[in-house]
Amino acid sequence: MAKENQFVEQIADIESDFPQWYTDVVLKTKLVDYGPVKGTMVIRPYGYAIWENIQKELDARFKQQGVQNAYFPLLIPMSFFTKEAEHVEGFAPEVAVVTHAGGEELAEPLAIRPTSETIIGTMMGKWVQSYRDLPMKVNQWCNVMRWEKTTRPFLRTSEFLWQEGHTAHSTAEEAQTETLAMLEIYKQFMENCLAIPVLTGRKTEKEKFAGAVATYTMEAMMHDGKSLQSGTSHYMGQNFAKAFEIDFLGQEGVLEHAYTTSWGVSTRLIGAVIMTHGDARGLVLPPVVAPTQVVIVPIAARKPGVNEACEELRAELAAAGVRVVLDNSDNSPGWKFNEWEMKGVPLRIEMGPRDIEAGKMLFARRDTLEKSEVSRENAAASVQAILAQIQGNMLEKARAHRDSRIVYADDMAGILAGVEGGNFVKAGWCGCRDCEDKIKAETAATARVFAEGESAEKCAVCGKEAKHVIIYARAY
RNA sequence: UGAGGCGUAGCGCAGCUUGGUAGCGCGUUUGGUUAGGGACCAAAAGGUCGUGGGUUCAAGUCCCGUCGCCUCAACCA
Repeated sequence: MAKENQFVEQIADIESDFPQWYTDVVLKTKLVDYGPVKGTMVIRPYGYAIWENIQKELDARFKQQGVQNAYFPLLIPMSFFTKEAEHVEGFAPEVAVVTHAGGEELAEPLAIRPTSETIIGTMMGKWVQSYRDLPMKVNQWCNVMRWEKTTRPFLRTSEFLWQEGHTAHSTAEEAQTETLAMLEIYKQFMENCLAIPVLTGRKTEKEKFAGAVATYTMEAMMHDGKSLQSGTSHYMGQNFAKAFEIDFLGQEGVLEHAYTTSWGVSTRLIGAVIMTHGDARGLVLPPVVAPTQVVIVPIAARKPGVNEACEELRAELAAAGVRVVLDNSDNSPGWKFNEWEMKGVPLRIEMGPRDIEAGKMLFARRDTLEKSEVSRENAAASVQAILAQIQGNMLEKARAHRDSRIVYADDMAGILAGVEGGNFVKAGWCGCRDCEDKIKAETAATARVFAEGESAEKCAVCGKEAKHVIIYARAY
């Protein structure tokens, strides 16, 4: 009990004070630190390593889809933004602008990119001439800046890292197919790599990207039942092609506007991992993206043979491709257990004189906190098997948590009660903007995504005939 | 941007009401004993009290400004 109390002092209670728990965990596990400028974050090595693993997994999938990486400039002439009316309206309030350089005021102010549709559209306009140039698919890994009012590490920062893919196609059908294909790639990545189940589908007009014809989203449920928009894929139709003159000569010799898409996920995904899987002890990281998959804690390390046996095990696992650390520090074993659990390492192996004598090792799983004795032989195979089990179990657990918190409502009171209880609420919607606004005003919940293929009799707000079913939730 | 809270040692905090020698716990350093769930003993180091100005013989404490962080609300990946 005394031990538990000591632990509780370190991070806030996850059930009663989730926001503070989040802040405590990201700082104490050294994922992140605050930058000196408001809303900026320093992504520390432990956090950046997660991002690198995310990048590695996604980048391979993009390339399979025929997307090539490129890099476009950070600075974009302000005039570019005014070319697409909805786009500038949506982004103008949060753009940071460079007005001075070289000791002089610039003739034209330069926007620090909040997103790159305008510059990439401009360049594609230059590069695309013929239907033979299409489809054109580029992606960039970069930073963007959006001057948000309130910020939180990973979830919402002034500057963040992301990838933005941009494609141009000769037909609407092909561009729409691409939009949905990327959404599906994201979904598979979320579930298989981050162990986060997501609901995918279209956003309402009110919630869609500024300048898009249609926005598709992945919504994930966090520990407290709130939703996190984890990634989006937009179908732009010809909106940006018209604004930036992405025109091509078709097979029939007629000049046409291309159809474009864009899609992105950001360092917010790290926040999603933290808030989906975390527990009272801190982080729980999915093995696929965990910077350290296995930590070996020696017991009675000064007894002869212990350190040697642990180092031998470490080398054996490392050689098999496992990301493994041997904690040789002077801290007591109990201290190490708690520390590495807070840091979310999926598997801990304890090895002491007793185990060495018996030819065994002790596995302690982070996801279930269960311990088991395992034969020292074929250690790498045992470790890989249990890591795969942990990965699968984490997804199942997150899915069960989410599914237990999806409820139905047929009126405003039901929606309010549902979201206050930390649920996703499915309800009918007539399709009008007024009803959508009312729900937001009265319940602080927003329409997260259309529930495809479901039907309801009446709109939960006005009682008229329902045209759609919407998933409402409070969101980060 | 609206409401509330907070800035004092690396971290967590007390001290402010009623101005008068800068404190506590954890951590750190050194030496020793330990080790299967945050070990123990002994000694030591560590501070422009966020920052600028004002009041005063005297400011961590009172007054004004300013910067930053956290929470809630409105905007977004």
